[in-house]
Amino acid sequence: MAAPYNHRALEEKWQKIWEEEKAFAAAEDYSKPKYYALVEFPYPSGQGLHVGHPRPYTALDIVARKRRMQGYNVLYPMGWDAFGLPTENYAIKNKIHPKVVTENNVERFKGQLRALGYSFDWEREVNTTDPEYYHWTQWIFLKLFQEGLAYKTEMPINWCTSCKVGLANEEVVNGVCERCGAPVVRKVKSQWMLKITEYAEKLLEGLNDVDYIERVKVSQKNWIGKSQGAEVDFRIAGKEDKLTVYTTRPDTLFGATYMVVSPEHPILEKYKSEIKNWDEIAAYQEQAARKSDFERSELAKEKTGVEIDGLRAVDPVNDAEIPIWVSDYVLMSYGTGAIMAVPAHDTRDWEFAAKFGLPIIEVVAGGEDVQKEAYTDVATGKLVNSGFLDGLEVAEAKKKIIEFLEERKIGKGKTNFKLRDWVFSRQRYWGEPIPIVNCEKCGYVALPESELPLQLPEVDSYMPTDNGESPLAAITDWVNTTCPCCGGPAKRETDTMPQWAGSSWYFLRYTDPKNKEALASEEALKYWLPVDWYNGGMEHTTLHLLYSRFWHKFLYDKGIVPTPEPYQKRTSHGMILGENGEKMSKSRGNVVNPDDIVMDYGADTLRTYEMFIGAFDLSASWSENGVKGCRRFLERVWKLQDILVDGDGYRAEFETRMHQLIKKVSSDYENLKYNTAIAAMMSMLNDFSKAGSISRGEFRTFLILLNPVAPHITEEIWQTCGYEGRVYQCGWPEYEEAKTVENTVELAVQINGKTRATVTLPVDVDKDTAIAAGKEALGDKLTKTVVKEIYVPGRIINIVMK
RNA sequence: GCCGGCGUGGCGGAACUGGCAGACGCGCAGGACUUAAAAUCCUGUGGUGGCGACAUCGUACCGGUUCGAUUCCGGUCGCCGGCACCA
Repeated sequence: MAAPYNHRALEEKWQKIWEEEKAFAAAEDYSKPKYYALVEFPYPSGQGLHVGHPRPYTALDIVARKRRMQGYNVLYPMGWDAFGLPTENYAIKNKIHPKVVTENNVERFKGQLRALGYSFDWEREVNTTDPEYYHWTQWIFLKLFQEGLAYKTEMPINWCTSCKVGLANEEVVNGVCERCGAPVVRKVKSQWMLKITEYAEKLLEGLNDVDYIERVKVSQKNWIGKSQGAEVDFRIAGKEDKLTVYTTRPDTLFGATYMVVSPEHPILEKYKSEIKNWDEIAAYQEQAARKSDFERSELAKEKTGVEIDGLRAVDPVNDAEIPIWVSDYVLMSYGTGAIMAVPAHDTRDWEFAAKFGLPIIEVVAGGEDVQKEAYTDVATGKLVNSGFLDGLEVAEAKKKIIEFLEERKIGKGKTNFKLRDWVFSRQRYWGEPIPIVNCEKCGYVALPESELPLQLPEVDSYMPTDNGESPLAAITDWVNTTCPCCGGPAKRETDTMPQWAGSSWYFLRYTDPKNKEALASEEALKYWLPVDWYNGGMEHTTLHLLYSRFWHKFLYDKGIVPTPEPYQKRTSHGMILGENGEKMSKSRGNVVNPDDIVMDYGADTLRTYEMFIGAFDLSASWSENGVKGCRRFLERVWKLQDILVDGDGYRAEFETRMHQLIKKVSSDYENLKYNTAIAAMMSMLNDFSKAGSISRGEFRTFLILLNPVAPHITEEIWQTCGYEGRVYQCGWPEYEEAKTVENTVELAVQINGKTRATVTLPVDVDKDTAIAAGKEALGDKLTKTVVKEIYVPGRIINIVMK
């Protein structure tokens, strides 16, 4: 009888051994085939590890361990995305330096991750708050600055009233702060911006060359928001000026019955004196400016607006004079801030026209009455009331009108993106300092590379200020400096970088984490990139993933990284919910602490359970009984030691099953199907239990297959049973395709598609024999005239009767 | 509104390329062991009818294609995710 399964002692034992043996260090031997598996590095929060963390970490740990056994040089690193608001807020509240808070949190996280037995290469650990690390974050920023992709501008930003910090568009969800839920208002501030829009097309196209799960691709596409249309110039009656609009439906130009400009449109200020109802317009402008983004989108249903009295526009194709309105349903930040309104074929224009009694002219026939509803279908319908476009399909009409506009130089084809430039400043302490000084004479000047890293100075208070300045602004002897360019007096930039900065390139640093000369050596980057498999949360699809692709593409264009895309394959895991199916939270009282599970059931059980819980990409509810079931499975594996019999190979009755198992587990591990891999091993275990014996050869393979999921228990059994070496040093088992196929197969015998009997036949039996056997099995159920006989080898026999 | 995905027992979930629906686990019921309980082991477990072999219904709903549909096609309902006065 084997000793009882004591998970605590045994797991600690093996974690220590792996560490001593440096079992999982990635080799710097660049001649071997490599595999780079990456999981999103965590933000080391004060709460410690959540049961959600182990799900992706275990999944890729399985892949990493398997690949190592298959002979790959595997890089599976871990680090800390440690800048960020919660740490700073905690520091403020408890009067502890954020650096110390971070160190403590990292220590705790690391201990928890170690206890789970991950095969991370801890030698390559990175921390975004380490000056040795953010040296290179700042260096990349300088490169962007030098290329004109980082610029400072006065602009209305999303200002979180609670965090007192500017937010990127991506961080505003339904008009409130993504992090704290407080309302977000517009505030004009001078901000550092990154020109991600310059890469919009490349970011979109790059998606064609990578293996991302569909919903990630779709989200990125939606976010980039490419649309194709045209810019068209409308004359302003009696003026030199033109009003340029952007439209995706230039084909409907003949149906434009009015124009709308956004309340912020410069044309208003310019013609102020000629607008007879200026008071009314000004009042509307003020009202629109006061609205927060939230209100502006909440009130989206009801259209408001004012007609400009004194200015009219001229439709360039039919010279019709049409009114110009001001309305906040037109945004200054997209297109040109002005639109031509075609109420017959655009829902928003239709609503507006209906409300204000503006004319609706049909120019695409094929819909219902456009006086009752806008007709927006572009796939069917022919142009009418449109002069030279009459009779054309929408697509043809588009082409033709763009040609027409371009010939007369009154418009051109144009592509637009929804993607906005990235607001890169934060008025906070706990972030990377922006390595720029502002000189009265020279303007914004980059620090020389030799002065990097520009370290965060010590401060007394990390409190953000109400006037929206970073706490750094208060440290005058840090702020006041000399200009690297002219030597004159200058001031340092006091804003810091957003949390997304450090995580935009961390996967590069892992390849060569201690390099002092460069962010990583050329050889290391060339060897390790791209990341072969990157897994992370869906919530990072439009933020982190897009930002890091942008930085990577920029670095690629600068010749710094060798691949145009950073990640070859991207998958996302589902969330782990509480037992009640709701998101885990303290207030709901359904939080499960992974430490408790490791303590009570063991790391191997937690790992097995989280992989068995359900389809990897879907959310799943926690179940304590499910955990117990997995523990029971491991206990039963443990007990196989008691029924071990001699024999290095597979016994005849198990040979096919073993080959099938190797095949299934191997492919399931690579295809996010951990649950079925484990189910297959459970099933196999049941067979051995039933048989009352398992041969040494069978057990050997079984332990190796299970090892990536439950590494501790399998190493322990391996050692106890006297197998040579360690499981992690073994080669991955091979299977023979021919041996995965049974000699005989049980076929369903159907009548008219319904199973009525089964029959066991040799796999390669010919049709006539099979049909004959099938008929015999059916016996007297075969009553009517047979009209058709179907035999699908290995599957079914179907007799069709009438 | 647009774009993606999904809908299978009491529960989590399986099912290759259209070929025996419900693998595996949980739960439940019965049994063994035990003074007893826990743990463990064995048996059963989609619904309905039947002692039974078996019959019949069944993969959200309605319809279609097919010898055969959870799988393909059309429509309806519901859920999840992304985008959203983006012209």
